[in-house]
Amino acid sequence: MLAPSSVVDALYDAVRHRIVNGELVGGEKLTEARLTGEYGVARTTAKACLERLTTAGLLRRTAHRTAVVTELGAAEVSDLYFARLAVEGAAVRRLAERRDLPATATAAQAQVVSAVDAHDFRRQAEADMAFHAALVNGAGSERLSRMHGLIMGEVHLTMGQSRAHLVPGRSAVGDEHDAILAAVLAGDAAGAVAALETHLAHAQSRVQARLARAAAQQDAQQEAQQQADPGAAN
Amino acid sequence: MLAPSSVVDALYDAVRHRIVNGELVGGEKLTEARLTGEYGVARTTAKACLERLTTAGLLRRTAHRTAVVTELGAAEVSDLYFARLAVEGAAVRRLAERRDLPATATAAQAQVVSAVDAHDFRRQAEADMAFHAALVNGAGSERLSRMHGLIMGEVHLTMGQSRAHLVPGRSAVGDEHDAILAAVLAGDAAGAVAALETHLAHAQSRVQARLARAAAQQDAQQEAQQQADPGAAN
DNA sequence: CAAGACTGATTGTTAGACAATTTGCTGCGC
DNA sequence: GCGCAGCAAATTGTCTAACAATCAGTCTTG
Repeated sequence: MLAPSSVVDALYDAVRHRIVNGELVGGEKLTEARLTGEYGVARTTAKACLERLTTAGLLRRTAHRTAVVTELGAAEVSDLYFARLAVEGAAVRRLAERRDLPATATAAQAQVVSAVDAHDFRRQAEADMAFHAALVNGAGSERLSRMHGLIMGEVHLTMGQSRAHLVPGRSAVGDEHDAILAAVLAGDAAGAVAALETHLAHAQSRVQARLARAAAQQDAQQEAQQQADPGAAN
Repeated sequence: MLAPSSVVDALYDAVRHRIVNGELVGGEKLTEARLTGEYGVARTTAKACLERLTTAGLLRRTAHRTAVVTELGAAEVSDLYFARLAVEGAAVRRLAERRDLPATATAAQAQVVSAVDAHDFRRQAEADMAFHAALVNGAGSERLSRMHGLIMGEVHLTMGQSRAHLVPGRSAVGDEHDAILAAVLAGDAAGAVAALETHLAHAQSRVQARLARAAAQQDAQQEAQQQADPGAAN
C-alpha cells in the first residue's frame, strides 16, 4: 500500500477514513478553513478534497454553503441499494455467463468469514466491501467499476454507522456470499442475480432497522427533554 | 435555461460543448494555460474544470501530464454500452414494473422523430440523449441518475463523432424507442429491457462500424504516406 | 550512436487577497 | 414578548503570483 503521491489524494484518504470510521459524525460541518488548519494544507487543496468527497457522496454541499457529512435517511438508503443492485447485478450476471470466479472475490470472502469468527466488525465491513468490489471489478468493465465506486462511498457510510450492530444469525452474510459465488461458478446467471438480490435486501433491511431504532431513540430523547423543559418546545 | 452562476460551471459547459461538437477533436491536448488564455479565468478555475471534465470521461489525464480529449476505441465503446445497459436497464425495468411512462421521455421521443424527419443530426443526437436521460431520471433514483450522468458524457462523445453518419433505414431509432415505451406502458419489464437491449446493441454497432471505417481510412492514409516516404517508417 | 544532462513547458501546491454570499445576532419598532 | 430589518462575522468563490516537481524533447558527450 503506497502512500498517495498527491497531497489532495492523501488528504482525501485521511478525511474519508475519518468519515467512514465515524470520527466525523453525520451532519457535522466541514469547512475549508478547518481542513486547512488541521492538516496544514492550502485552502485550494482543501477545496479540491471537499469537492471529491462530495462527488463520492460522503459530503453534501451546495454553492456558498459549508459541506456537511452525509446522513442517509431511510429513503436514501433504499435508493442507494437500488442503484447498488443495478451495478452489482450486471457484474454478477456477466461473471456467471462467463463462469468466471474472480480470485479476489473468493479471497475477500475468506476474509469476511474470518472476521465474522473473530467478531471483528471493522474488518468484516472492510472485507465485505472488498468482496463486492471484487465482484464488480472482476466483470472487467472499467465504467461499471467507476460507477460502483461512485456509490460505494455511501455504502461504506451505512456500515460505519453500524459498527455496533448485532451479528445476524450466525453468519448469514457468509452463507449468502457463498450462494452468489456458487451460482456464478455454475454459470447460473439468473440464480446469481437472485442470490445477490436477496443478499442486498437482507443487508438493507438490517441498515433500515438500525436506522429506525436510532430514530426512535432520538424521538424518545427529544420527548424526555421536552418534558423536562416544556417551554422550549418549538 | 439559466446561466450557471459559477465560473467553473460556465467554463465546464463551454468546454464540454466544444468537445461534444467536435470543435475539440479526440486526442487534442488541453492545457490549463490554454483555458486560462482563451477564457480569461484563473488557472485554479481552469484546473477545477479540467478535473470535472476528466471525471465525466470527456478528458483523459494522468498526474503531471496534460489532459487530452478522450478518443474511444472499439473496446471502450463496447464497455461503455455495457455499463449503459446496466443503468438504463435497471431504470426501464423499474418503470415497467410501475407502469410509469415519464412525460419527459415521450416529449423527448417526439423531438427525436421530428429531428429525424428534418435530417437535423445535431438535434437528433441531443433529443436521443434527452430521451435516455428521461428514462433514467423517470425511475426516480438520484443515484442511478448520477451514475448515468457519469457515462453519458462519453456517450455524447460517440454521437459527436458521428455527426455525418448515415440515417439507419428510415428511422429504426424512433421505432425502437417506441417499442421500449410500449413495453413500459404494458408493464412488461422483461420486454422493455429486451427492447432496450436491442436498441442499444444497434446503436453500438453503428458506432463500431463508423469506428472501423475511420480506422481503415487512417490505415490507408498511413500506407500512402509510407509509400511516398519509405525511410520514415516506424 | 547511445546514455546522460540540460531546458522549456506543464502541472501541483502554497500564500494572500478581495468580492459575493450566507448566517447568526442585534436592536428596533410594534 | 415577537417579528423583522439590518449589520457583522464566517465562509466560499475566484484571482494573482510565486515556486517546486515533473515531464518531453534537445543537446551534449563519451
